[in-house]
Amino acid sequence: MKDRMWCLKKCDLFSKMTADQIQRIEAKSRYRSYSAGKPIYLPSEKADSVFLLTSGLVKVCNLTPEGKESILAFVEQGELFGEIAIFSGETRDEYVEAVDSSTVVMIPAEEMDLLMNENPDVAMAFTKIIGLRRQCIERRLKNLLFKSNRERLIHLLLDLALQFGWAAEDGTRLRVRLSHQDLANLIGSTRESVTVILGQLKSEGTIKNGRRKIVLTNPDRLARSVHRQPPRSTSQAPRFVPAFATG
Amino acid sequence: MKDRMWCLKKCDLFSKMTADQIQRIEAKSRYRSYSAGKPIYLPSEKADSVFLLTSGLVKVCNLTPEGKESILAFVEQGELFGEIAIFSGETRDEYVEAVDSSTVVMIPAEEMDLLMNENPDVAMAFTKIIGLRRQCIERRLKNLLFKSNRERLIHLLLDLALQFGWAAEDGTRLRVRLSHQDLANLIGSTRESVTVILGQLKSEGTIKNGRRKIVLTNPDRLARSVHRQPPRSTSQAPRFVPAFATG
DNA sequence: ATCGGATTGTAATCCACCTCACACTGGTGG
DNA sequence: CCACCAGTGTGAGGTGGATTACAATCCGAT
Repeated sequence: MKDRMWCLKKCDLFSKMTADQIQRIEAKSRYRSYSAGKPIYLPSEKADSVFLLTSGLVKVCNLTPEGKESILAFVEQGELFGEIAIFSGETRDEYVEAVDSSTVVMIPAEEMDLLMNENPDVAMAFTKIIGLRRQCIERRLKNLLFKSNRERLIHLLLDLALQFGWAAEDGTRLRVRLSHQDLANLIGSTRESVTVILGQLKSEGTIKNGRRKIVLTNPDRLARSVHRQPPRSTSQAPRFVPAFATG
Repeated sequence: MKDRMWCLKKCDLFSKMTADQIQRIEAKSRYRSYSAGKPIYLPSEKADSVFLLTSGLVKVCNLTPEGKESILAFVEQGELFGEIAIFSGETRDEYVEAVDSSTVVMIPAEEMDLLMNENPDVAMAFTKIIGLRRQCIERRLKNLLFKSNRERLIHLLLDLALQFGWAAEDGTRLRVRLSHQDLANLIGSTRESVTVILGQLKSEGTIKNGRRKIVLTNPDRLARSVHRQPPRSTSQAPRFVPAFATG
């Protein structure tokens, strides 16, 4: 619906903090690095930290009892994840895995809580982050219910374009490298079906795709085909550096 | 997973307020009543109020372009809805409809915002409400991806039991009256399929059902059949009355 | 360069579920 | 009390998409 929804990185949590507060957070936090494919946290771990991704890319996933992986979200540089930790006493029920090699800041939940108590702006920003994520999920839910595989995939591509779209000469290019299997895991379908549908879309001229690369050459037509507003022009990806990630 | 998830009504937003604050909110808010079936707000309306349901039952829905209604959530007495209004400038993209005749309090978004700024406890409680709802949606998402109609329906019944379950002699009884069509709208299936599956479950002895009435006679077996923790014992529904809804 | 695994392409088969069509039933309002 | 209609039950097709089974191709690592 609105591009705003995807601009989590604009809701800059840390710009609302005083220098003191940033320093304090910095002192209490721990930096960690993970190489591609490594898990950052696992289900049933205690949720006692909020994570800020300072570089790289991670995915938050869920394993069905039958062993299928459903991807709940991708998280980019500059975004938070694992936010439910501030509701003390929870345990993780999803897992997060580094897609590219990534570095994160682990912020203790108590520290975050403290901060929200003493700084209403931070509390508001935090609430907004959770709320926007919720809207994303709701949107995904309604794009899956009653929809065919084709429609689901098209919606997904448009959503990914909003979040990861990169304006190129030949169209809007996704700056994440996703396999057909990944796409299938996002829409609850199978690798083969995704392959076939992408093939159709390519022959219809709305996308170009190579190995783990996708370019939407005609996002407007794609959007119209699923009764959706054509996307606004996609912006160049701005480099985001959190206030205290300079060390 | 956790029962906590469903206890939105326990996250009592208003118990955290001072008498002054409650009075102020009360002064600025407006009461409204809606008879069953009437819309409370519609898509593309301006989202400038948060709603508190003081009595009745409402559902928040979404219409697909093809005219199918998907139900995002039911909201009970004592719960908030339309909370995204506090993110100023949004418009509704879902609609809410009274299921039973209902009365609501409309709280202006600015007022809510002000309150969050001056009272960290309220801010935290509000964040928690949004966060818990988000967890519900995420849970629903993962219960739909890759699952058969049967599994989806069983998960739904167990979820409904957690939210609306009422301990009776013959099992846990749902205190909401849902048609097969409603159930279908919740899992993205069809009325006929739901009818058939409910028939199976009845003959398997895990449920009893009459016209718009459902009793889970064997929730444990149901849960095990979809690899899910058996539900804790369901409580009697506590009557909830928000602090200032006494007028 | 070469090997091996990850990724993609394609096609045949099968089944769960949607669609359509119709009968039945109970409750609700006149 | 009766008529009407929302809600339910059931079955016969049709089909989208899962499953299964292989090739073909690309990329990265040794």
